[in-house]
Amino acid sequence: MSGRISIHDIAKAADVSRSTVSRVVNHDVNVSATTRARVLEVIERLNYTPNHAARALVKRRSQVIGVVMPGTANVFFGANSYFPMLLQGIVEAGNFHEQSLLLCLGNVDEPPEHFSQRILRNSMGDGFIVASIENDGPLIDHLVQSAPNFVMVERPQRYQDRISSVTVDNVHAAQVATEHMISLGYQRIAHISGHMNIADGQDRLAGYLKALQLANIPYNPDLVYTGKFTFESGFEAMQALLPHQPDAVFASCDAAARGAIAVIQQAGLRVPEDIGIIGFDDLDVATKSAPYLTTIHQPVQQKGATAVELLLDLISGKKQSPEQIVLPSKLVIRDSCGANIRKARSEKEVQSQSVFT
Amino acid sequence: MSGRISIHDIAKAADVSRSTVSRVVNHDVNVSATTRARVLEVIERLNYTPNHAARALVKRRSQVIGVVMPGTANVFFGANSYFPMLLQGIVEAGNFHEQSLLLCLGNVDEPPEHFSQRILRNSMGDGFIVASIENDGPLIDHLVQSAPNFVMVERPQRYQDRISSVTVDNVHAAQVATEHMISLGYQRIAHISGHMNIADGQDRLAGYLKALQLANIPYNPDLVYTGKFTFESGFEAMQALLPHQPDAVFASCDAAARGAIAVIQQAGLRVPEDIGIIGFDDLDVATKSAPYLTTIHQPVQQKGATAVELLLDLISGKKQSPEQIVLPSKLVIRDSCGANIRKARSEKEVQSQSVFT
DNA sequence: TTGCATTTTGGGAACGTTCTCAGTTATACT
DNA sequence: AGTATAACTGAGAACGTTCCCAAAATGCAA
Repeated sequence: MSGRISIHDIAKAADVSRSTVSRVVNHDVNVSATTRARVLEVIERLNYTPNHAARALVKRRSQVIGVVMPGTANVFFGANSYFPMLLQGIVEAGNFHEQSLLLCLGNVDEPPEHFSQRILRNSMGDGFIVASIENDGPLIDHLVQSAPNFVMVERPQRYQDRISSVTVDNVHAAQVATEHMISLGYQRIAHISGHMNIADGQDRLAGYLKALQLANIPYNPDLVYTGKFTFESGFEAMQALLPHQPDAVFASCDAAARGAIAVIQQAGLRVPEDIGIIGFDDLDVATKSAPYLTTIHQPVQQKGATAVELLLDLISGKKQSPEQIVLPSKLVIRDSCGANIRKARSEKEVQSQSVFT
Repeated sequence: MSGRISIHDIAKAADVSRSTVSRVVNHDVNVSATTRARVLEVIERLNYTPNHAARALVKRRSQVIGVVMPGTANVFFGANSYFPMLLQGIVEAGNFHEQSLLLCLGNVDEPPEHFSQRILRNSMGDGFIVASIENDGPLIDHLVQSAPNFVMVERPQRYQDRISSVTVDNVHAAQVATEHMISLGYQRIAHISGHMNIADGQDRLAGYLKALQLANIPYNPDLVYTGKFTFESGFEAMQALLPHQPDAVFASCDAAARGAIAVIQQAGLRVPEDIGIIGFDDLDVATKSAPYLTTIHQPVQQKGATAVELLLDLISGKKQSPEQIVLPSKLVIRDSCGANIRKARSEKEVQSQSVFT
């Protein structure tokens, strides 16, 4: 692409100066209608597109943002539709703002150190969106240290207020989920957690614990299984939890909830009659098979889009300092929690608090 | 990124010329060991990274390749793990060759015309990998017309030999799959096809038909259902096919095969005892649940990697004209076809022919 | 030491834009 | 008609590299 034909050729063919062609291309108002038409005609005829590198060089802005996912494509996109949805949010906002997206994924077995070096050495791009990260990895240190513009789509655990982020209030949402189960009369509520080195996982566990504490329900370690945000992990978790006879399960994502349901049903038990289930995310999997999942809806696509907007504001200097944006989530009551059969409690949506800092 | 510090600053600080710094950065041999060390030290100390735009401008090469997926992220990555694996192949090869990947995805409800305009107007990038495409869409016309370097990871239906591509021999592979079922004694072999406007879908149907013809089995339209390469589509398809009492099904992808199996089992029938199943792809889903799928293995990741290599050869001019590469596939016999219970036929892998043009 | 070949270094131009500023032409008002 | 103002246009420098070519330094043999 970038045919060999340049702004000079257009200028010559249209009998104007480079400056005028540049003005036309950049929609500058100060060019007469006739000239504009002539230039436009030549551009069309010669099929001219501006050279991106030259433009980026002089403007010191590449209109490219990097989307960093420290891991492989199959891991990020294979497990559930969280990352595809997040990416789609980023894509749409990126397209809207005429930004190109540089996809930064890892090789199989690439050491984290090597990955983050590689990302940072790549000088193209005006900033990064970091789409998930193990908080003890080196990437975050390198990012903070070399200080490019970047936004995390997850709560950073360190450097808190020095890092821009877009998240949902996981702690509160998990608390709402757990309290919902408590209010339905469940006594032995288990939790299938996510990764413990990812903030989302930690925070959802914290919310679960907080709800128990407020309800004076003693914490039972046997009812908490550390999982991985996948169907398989939910499956394994439920196999381990079943002997401890939970009467309800709060899963840290919908995929894990489905895994748990598979085990429960294979054991000849019913959801929600024998065991109530509540998930997290409200992605397609929540309503793709029966029973439909009661879950926490989080605005995944909007998270991606908001991250792009924030990053662009940071890049343009419209925002000078890091900002943490927390988007609202909400409880969506469907079939898997047993609300309809346990109580005559009608559908109710509880808005999670929204904090813009 | 791309801190404000440039090659000039390095040159001054190391008391050499720009040229020398450039030589060091680009690993030119003609620089003395002492000078090199001094320059390297300064580069390290000032944390210099070369400006990508400037380099791209003078070298007329951006080291960026676009990965074009005309559709949304959730569609491409949500249905099955084909595209994640393909992408991973592209990523690994891209990383190896120090290429950055520009992800070109569509907006929701974006008209194809608009999408292809958008892709082509983006002058950055030295070439494209087109990862799937409805062959009657405008993108392919626009690509052929404006003639950037590009490689399709699918057989183009038009402009055949003018387009570079990396594919597997779908017709032959589908024929092998169908013949395998025939050889096991199945009489009423159904086919759940993929999209009919995608070459992979067409070709697999063609292979199925060819096998029937060679075996003198009359074609029964009731046994062919036009599907969509998804679990849900396989599910729907099998619901429609079941009344016509097939004794075997060749599904155009593993996900669809799983969908079909779900219907069969819900109907109280067994796989492979009552209905034999053979899939296509051999992705993770083939062996993630029982029965393990007999399927055609295609080297998805390698397809992506090969496409990158081919594209790079095209960009560098090492290859002057379009090239069509066909990678080998092979039949992998597991449990779902019933080979083990129907005949004492031992495991056998049939290599599909490999054609390098 | 000189001369010659070789290694190492530096300077200028070029890549294709944008941007500032000055200059030119058109328009409007007296 | 003359002038002040506005609208439009063009020239030159700059962005940060690479690359070619010439110049300087070094090594080696005589």
